[in-house]
Amino acid sequence: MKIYNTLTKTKEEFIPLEPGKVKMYVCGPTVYNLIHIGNARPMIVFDTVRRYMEYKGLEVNYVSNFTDVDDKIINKAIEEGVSSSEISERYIKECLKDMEGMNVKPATKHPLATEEIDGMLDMIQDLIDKGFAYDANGTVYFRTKKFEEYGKLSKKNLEDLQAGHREIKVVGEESKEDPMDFVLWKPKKDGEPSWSSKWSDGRPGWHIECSVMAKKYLGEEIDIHAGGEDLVFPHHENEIAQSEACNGEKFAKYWMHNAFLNIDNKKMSKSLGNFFTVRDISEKYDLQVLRFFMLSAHYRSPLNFSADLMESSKNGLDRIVTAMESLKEYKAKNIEKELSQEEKKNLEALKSLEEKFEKSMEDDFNTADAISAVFEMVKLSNTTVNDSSSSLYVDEFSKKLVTFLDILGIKAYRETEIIDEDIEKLIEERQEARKSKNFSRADEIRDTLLEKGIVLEDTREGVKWKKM
RNA sequence: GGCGACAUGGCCAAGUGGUAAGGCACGGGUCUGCAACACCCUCAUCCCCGGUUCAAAUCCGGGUGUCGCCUCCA
Repeated sequence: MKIYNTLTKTKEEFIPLEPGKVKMYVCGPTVYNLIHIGNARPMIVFDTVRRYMEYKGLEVNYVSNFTDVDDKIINKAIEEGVSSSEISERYIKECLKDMEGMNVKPATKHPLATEEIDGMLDMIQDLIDKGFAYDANGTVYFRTKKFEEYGKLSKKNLEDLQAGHREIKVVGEESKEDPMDFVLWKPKKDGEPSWSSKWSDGRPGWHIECSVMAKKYLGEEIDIHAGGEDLVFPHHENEIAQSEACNGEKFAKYWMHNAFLNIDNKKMSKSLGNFFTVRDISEKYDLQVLRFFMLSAHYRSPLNFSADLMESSKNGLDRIVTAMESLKEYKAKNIEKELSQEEKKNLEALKSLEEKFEKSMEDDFNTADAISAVFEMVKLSNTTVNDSSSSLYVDEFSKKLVTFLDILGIKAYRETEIIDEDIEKLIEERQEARKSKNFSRADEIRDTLLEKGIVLEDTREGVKWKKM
């Protein structure tokens, strides 16, 4: 299994620190609003990484935090006149709901920043003791220059950063020893949530959270640390500085970063008005479609989002699900007999598609390629499985497809919904009408059902229906 | 100003030295009362210029273009 490591900028063979086990930390969202589709990309991508590893028999300890103390949360709370915790609790709940829709497995542990303050105080103190941090009137800063390897992840050096055009110094931070130093602890302002510490009543900086939570739930050295590419600098760079300075050990062995999701080739932003929440999408599509769409490109390539592309993904996914549904029907026929010569030959072909799937996933989780293998399996199934196929043959296809779709986190069946009696009656009436060649009545009924979002298909096995 | 990524058919997207996967859409056909579904067929020489090589979309150099990071951000 190969993973592209941002740290070395190469694909490396994945070797877990402890054989058979994976310690993985994925930076989670700040919960100040419904998550947007950009947040959804790392969730889907790294959930797929986890699923594949589990399929390969690895035990994955998957930790993903919720940042529940932050300026944005505080602002939102002020705006609504409620407490910060009310905001964060609300959006954590909503986020979990969206994750379920996208079929993202809950992490082994979802730590909350506000519940880990003690650990942060300890780490900050430790950094001060070791000379990597200093207290300046209640604000504690990390002494960036002291950590010699600073910049090793983002391939930046302090000179370049300071020589840059941008003004790094921010008003009110004159007490810093160096403009590149970053905050570990800051004093509270009026009305902000705070915790007492020996430096000031205040709250932690953003970066320290992840260092602490990763350490507590996974250990000082972890296998994989993942997140969006925008987190490389400064967030992950700072995490490395904190953790390695404090622990004296290498922090994460592999750093994985997903590329951004764009809207019409532009970065999604509220000001451009091209901002979609996962909830928005769920109103129009099953979130499985969103998941399928996200996996249709490699996670390290920028992905463009548009209504047309969602339609296209919906159609593609539909084809897969339709094939699964018909396999289910053939399976029900349960024809007990030996595999025919031809079936054996086709199963060989299936086997090589299985290999193609795995080979793609082994190569830095190339889901786009893996999906192409799934489509080829679908084609093979559609063209060779029929009424007289042996159940052994049908089972093999169905088992394999379910397995691979599960790795991708795609549910391989259509939600069966209870059809109400009126509709059933209409379908029967239409069948009668067709029999007596009263096609205009038949079409009328079909149109009526279509208006209700029900599509009819006349197959040799009888009438099938599905929701749009 | 510094650092970096990308450029493949109408759209999306794999492929990174051996002669272009897959999906969607379009068109033609089989099936069907019609439609839908399913199936079959058709559809590209890989941004431009130069170089290396028996051989390049794939490596090197130079252009052009798009995007990202350097600031809260998935």
